[in-house]
Amino acid sequence: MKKELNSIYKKLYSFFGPQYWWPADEPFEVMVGAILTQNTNWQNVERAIGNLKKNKSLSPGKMYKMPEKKLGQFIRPSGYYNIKAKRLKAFLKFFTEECGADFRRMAKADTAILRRQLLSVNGIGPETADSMLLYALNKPVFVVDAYTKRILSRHSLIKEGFDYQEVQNLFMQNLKNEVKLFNEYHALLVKLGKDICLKNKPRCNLCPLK
DNA sequence: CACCAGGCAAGTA
DNA sequence: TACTTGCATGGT
Repeated sequence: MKKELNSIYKKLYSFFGPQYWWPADEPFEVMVGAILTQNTNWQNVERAIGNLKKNKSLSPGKMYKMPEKKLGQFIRPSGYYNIKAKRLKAFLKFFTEECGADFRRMAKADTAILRRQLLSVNGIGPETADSMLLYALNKPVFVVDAYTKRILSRHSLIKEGFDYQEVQNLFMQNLKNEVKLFNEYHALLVKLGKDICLKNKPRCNLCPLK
């Protein structure tokens, strides 16, 4: 498995090149984006974040104090805006009250403990937590998403039905635990999923993994 | 018109 | 534990 996973990475990297993730100006924006992108096209997330920026509201202080209703209107284009406003509020409460609204202080915590704390926030599941850890805080944690599972299962490296932890363990036990590698690898899998390995098209003739 | 998008929580059996 | 459903906008 070690060989397969490293080989896939090499093929993806040479085919697509570096992806320069996460597309954001600062760690706080990454964390907000991680919640907004749940089951949602990134283009719509950009609109939502654009609204917050345009109104100078993309800051922990502003978003912590802002009424949930108003926050919901700003992030409307990202979809599920009522539930996402609630989730952002829950995260802002944690970030403000437990981390002093300071990502540097947040990053000092032990990764495993911080991950459990994030998972205990309503609206933050494994992918959202790991995206924050890897892309905002530079922790060596592998992010698994729907594309990752689909691609691995299409190539018979896992069975369908593997859960998040099983897939994450597969990567973390067989790859060098390195931020740069995990960053590019996940981004490349998303790129492959978006461009080629489409949901209702099991055949992907252009697949660079073959 | 149908289907999809960088999930998660809550409800049910 | 293992399924099912609601959440919602905007693009193809």
